[in-house]
Amino acid sequence: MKLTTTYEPDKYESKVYALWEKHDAFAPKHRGSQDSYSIVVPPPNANGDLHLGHGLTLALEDIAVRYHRMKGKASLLLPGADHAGFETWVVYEKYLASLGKSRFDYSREELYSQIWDFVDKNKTNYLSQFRALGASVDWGRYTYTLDTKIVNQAYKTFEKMWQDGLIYRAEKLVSFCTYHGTGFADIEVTHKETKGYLWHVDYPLTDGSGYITVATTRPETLLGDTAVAVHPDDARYKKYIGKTVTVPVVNREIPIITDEAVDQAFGTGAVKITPAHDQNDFDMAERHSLPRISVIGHDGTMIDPSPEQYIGLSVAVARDKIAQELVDNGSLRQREEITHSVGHCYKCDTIIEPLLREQWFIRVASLAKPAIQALKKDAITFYPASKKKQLISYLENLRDWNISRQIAWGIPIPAFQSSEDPSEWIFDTRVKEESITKGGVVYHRDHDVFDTWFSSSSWPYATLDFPDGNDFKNFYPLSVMETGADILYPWVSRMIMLGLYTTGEVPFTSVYLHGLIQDENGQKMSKSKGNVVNPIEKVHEFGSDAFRMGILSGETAGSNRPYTESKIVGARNFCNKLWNVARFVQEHVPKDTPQKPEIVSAADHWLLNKLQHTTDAVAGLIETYRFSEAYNAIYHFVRDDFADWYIEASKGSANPSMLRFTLESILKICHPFAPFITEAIWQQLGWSSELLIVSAWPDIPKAHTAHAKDFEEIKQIVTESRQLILAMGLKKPQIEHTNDIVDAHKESIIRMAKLGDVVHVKQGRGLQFISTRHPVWMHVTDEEMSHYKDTLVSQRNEQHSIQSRLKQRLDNPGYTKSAPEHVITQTRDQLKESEAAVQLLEKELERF
RNA sequence: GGGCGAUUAGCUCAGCUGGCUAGAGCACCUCGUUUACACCGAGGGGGUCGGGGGUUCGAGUCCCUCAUCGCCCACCA
Repeated sequence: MKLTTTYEPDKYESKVYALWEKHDAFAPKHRGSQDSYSIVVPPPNANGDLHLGHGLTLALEDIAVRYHRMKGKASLLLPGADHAGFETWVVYEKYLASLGKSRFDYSREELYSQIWDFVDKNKTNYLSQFRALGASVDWGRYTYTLDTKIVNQAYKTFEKMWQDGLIYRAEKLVSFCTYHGTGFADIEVTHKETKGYLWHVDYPLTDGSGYITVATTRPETLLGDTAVAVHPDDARYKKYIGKTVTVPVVNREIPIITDEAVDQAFGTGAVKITPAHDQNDFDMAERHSLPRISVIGHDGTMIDPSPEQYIGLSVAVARDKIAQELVDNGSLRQREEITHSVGHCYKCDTIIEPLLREQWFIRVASLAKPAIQALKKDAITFYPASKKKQLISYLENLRDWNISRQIAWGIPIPAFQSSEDPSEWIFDTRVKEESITKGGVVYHRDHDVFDTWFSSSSWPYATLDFPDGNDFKNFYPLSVMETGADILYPWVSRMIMLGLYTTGEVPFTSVYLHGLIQDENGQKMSKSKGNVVNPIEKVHEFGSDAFRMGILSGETAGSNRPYTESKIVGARNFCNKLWNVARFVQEHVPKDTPQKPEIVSAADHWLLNKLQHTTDAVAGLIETYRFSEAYNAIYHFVRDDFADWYIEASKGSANPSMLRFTLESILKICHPFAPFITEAIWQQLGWSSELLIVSAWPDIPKAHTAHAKDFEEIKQIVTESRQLILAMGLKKPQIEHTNDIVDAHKESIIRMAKLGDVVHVKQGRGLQFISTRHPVWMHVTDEEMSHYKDTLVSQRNEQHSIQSRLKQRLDNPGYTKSAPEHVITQTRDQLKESEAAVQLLEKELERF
């Protein structure tokens, strides 16, 4: 079948994907190599649409997997989707609000099953989006984060930790969003610079000998104060140590204590201590065995031990009212404006309240230790390398991980509390039951669910059926974990810790982190800014292949980068170039053309040389995850070497076997990047019965470098001819030469340079070329040449300066003594070339 | 406060272990409708590689320092 003039992606993409699926081409199979290669896709939110970041992720992962598949390895790209606990919960709450309902209208069980259905309906979007992006994922292994095997793995991990004493339940401060009604891990809190006031409040000494002034940004929390702290060395307050003060408003007597943590320079140097509502105060209270008094509730209003008139008021209102009361009773000394950083909910921007809550915590230090060791031993290669160091220092400073979440959407925590002794908890997986009986005692289930990251941190091995599955044996540890740099801490760090804890091995041997894709102005994309680019729209507009290559072009591991549509346009144009190259080749390759290339001309040698170089470079670059550079190498080979030179040179006399072999090789090395168009061309050509996707990575026969160099000379002659023609405004001029190799390429040179003729002579006339070793002349009149004098002069001057630089270098004894031989040789050659050029130029100039 | 990274052509970025007469894409200028392709081809202009200092025969590349920008972590009573 004959190819059309332009490539129309939507005519081929879905058919090609269906063809792959029909042949089960995505399933990992050994094809010549005993090795395997494995990636699990970081599961996107099952409820949402894919964004540009997913598009980039899938492109990069798919390129790596397609390449290794062609290298003959059993290669797996495992797809999945995330229930995305809190994320989906937020979406669903909004949906409920649109119906005029709220989470308080339903039980947790009802909510769970509603959300299950809600997600199920939207899940199909993302399946088709994976296909549109060309991801060669093995659909048979598709895993959802709420699949039984994933849930069971979370239970097993929890149980093992429980038995190993790594899980504990404690009343600690939890970062709590009072709007969403759930706690977070420290890492999920967004800190923002916020304007506020620093209030200076007098706390009278109980013995009546005066007062001590404390500074606070949160006067309302004084209702829960249990001490005032000063630095032990602070001379101003030495005399007060051991005394007590009375808390204004509530008139509670509290001690004045000393602690190194107090900063003498900040505020008044005296701090009120509210252990139930501030992490530092909590820590200090631990050290000094101070009581904790909670005065703020989970809904963000003041609660019981607060004086009656405050109960039920929001924190903000209570703050104003306390401030007024302090003014009224004369204890407010001053109020200064300050900017300080305040934790906010990353979804709803509500100020995070540190609240006392009994929750499940993981002792992280003992998990972090082996992870740190593994990282220090380089068990995992990081792209970019700098992330390793960052991760180590993060792991060295971890606080215990709060894994309880007070939302309905997630995996229920398999823990039950004794109805007889509230301090007694047991592990049990009968989470569908509200309460269970064991040994005659009734136990009630914890209503909380796991932090999503807890279960998703088992993703690398849980998806592979740890511990007994074949997949686990064949594909673990994963070859690479490719994901966003923003989830290095919340996800990658925990996968490493849990992987080592559960399997005894690192979960992956490399980590590739891509940066954020910003909008074209370098701003973060967000729905509220309205600057979000939908990858699927771009796929429809430019084609999936163009999207993949455009989105990865210019990509460097770890760094953020603006979205550049012109790169997708460029990639679309490149696809069209591929298409038309194939059209040309198809026309010039008869049916009986041998598959093996017959290497005849200098151009053949030259092209094979380039092809081999490119193929090796692309392989090496993909193996080291330098995708953008690999794409560049292909791009320039196809456009510059093959299309602009070899095909142009072929127009006189084509070598069908070379055209065929080169096109096939190009389709292969392009395939990981542009899977649809390459497979579409491959199928249209019909030269092979196998699919391109499972064909072998090309093996390029050796060419002779000397012959290849001959073609370089031809290129020089053509290029210089074009330059002279343009510079002097010539029409179909004639060139003269003395060389047989030039004769052999006569027709090509005439066509490519648009010459009148190429004549073999004994001694040429006109202007001699300077860029080629062969004597070649442009046959021009002195009149025509006179327009060119200025150029000749500037060329000569330039050569002079090059020469003096090279001479200086060679005259330097330090250089000739220390520089490696090949560098010196190179310099000598450059000097010789330059000298020859100057000689020619001087000769030409003599005529004027 | 600690850490990491960036600063190279108008724009977006390559340049890995020092050898560069500093590259690419886009944009720009000139020329060209040659039947694979105008989603094209040919030719060209444009950079003292953020400033300063150092190491070296040689520095965009290594070291120090300053400046600007970005990100992350901690603290901010």
